[in-house]
Amino acid sequence: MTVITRFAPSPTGFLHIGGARTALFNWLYARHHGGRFLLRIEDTDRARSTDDAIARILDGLDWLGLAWDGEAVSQFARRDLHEAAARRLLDQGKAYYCYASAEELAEMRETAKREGRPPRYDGRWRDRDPAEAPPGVPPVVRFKAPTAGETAIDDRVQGTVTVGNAELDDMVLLRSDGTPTYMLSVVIDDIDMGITHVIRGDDHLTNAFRQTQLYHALGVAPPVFAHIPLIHGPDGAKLSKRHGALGVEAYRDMGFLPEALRNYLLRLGWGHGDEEIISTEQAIAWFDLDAVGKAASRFDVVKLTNLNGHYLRERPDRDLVELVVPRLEAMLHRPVDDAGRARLAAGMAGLKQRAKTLVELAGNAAFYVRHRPIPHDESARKLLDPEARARLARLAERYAVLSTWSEQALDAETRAFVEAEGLKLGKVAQPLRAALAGSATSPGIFEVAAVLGRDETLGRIADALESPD
RNA sequence: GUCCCCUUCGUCUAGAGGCCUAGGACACCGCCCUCUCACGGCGGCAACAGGGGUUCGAAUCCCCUAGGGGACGCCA
Repeated sequence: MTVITRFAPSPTGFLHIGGARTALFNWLYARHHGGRFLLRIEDTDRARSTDDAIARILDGLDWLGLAWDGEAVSQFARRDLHEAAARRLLDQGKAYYCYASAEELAEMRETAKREGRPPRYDGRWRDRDPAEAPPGVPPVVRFKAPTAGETAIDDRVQGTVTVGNAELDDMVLLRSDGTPTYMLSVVIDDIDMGITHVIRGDDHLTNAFRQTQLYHALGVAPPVFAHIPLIHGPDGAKLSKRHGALGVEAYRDMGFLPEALRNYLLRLGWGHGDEEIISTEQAIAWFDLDAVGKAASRFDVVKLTNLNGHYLRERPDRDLVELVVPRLEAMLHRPVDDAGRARLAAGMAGLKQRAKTLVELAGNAAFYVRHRPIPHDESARKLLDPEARARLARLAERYAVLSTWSEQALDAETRAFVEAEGLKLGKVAQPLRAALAGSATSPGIFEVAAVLGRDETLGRIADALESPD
């Protein structure tokens, strides 16, 4: 049997981090088994679904590298099929019209709550003669759910979970305007799309009971369910917009790499021994539902950041230049010229091991593309005291006549200089750094000087000499 | 309130009755490397929620308690 999974977001916002992980698990499971990973947009709530949200979700999946098979399915477009299924259930006596008003429903919930019972629809139209229907009231169609016994689901993550049928009420299949509800649509779509494994957040666990009953009524075997635990915020509660529930594009903007986010999300709730750095190929080979934990986990951006630093260092310098140029241009409000690009390429190896995000990388790289005179920050100004400037002036004289301009040559020349002056290397290297990079930290200073070239290096030193700031 | 689920270092996790003096990773703290900052290396701090069983033996099995989470829509 071919494994077919699906990711079924509702397009009411961005692709948030929990949805991203659900998509990742579905994608991995399908890839692991050589199956198919489908995408279905659950846009049956017309009031809340937007095209913009659909675009953002597709973008997010695309950025994360989670390609789906075939065309994305619109659930709304399939509404006639859903309605037809409800009609069949009606014909078979497995569903019925209910005329209860919103007020009646609210009252039911109120009294049930007061009496310590779960807030449920009481089934008042379940066996009532439709002839008694109040005139002019459009009915909803409800599922005639079993009232006795229990329903069990055999969940690949949660194990066997059982609930008494008395706990579940008769869910609405068709709204009073005739449109199908989510509960009906998912089941019909999952059947029609041949979904074999439903992997989703465990906030859907109770839905699985109702859906299982529907499958039985439809005479179809339910798919394998796997309800994965939710991701919590730092406070231990379900991620919400209030804290950290950002769209994946927000993480992209913060300078995270998709492979880092994928690795991080994979390790959230799933493990493979002591493995921490897991390539996508390994993930596909190793991923299994049985290793998914049952407890919710907290989203830790610090660990994500660490992982991102790792993947940043693994990226080829070329990639990083392309990723960082647009950020630099936005930051400096100026295009990065060819000379700047060349310096970025030459200096990237030294730059990338000092950054954990692309934002940080851009910040650290800015001095390479700035035009003279470059700004000096507080720490740089402090380093450039009168004595240091005097030393730099003498150093510049030697640099001006250096025969070979390379990192090694600069290193040797500078060490010879400090020895002649009876100084420690730091006494010269730090002011030099201040002059060349405009701050107290940078990649190795001889590397920086080599990348900058003789003219730019001497120019920046001269700038630092004439104006201390 | 009702139902369901969960509980190992601060966080993510390893752990399927003896391999556990509970391992790894992030974070944090030292030291080393060193022109700064990083990277890297070495070391340290730090957990089986509590209580009862079962067993020769329990982080692992059972029960209770406590705490946490999720679900209870003509939303998905």
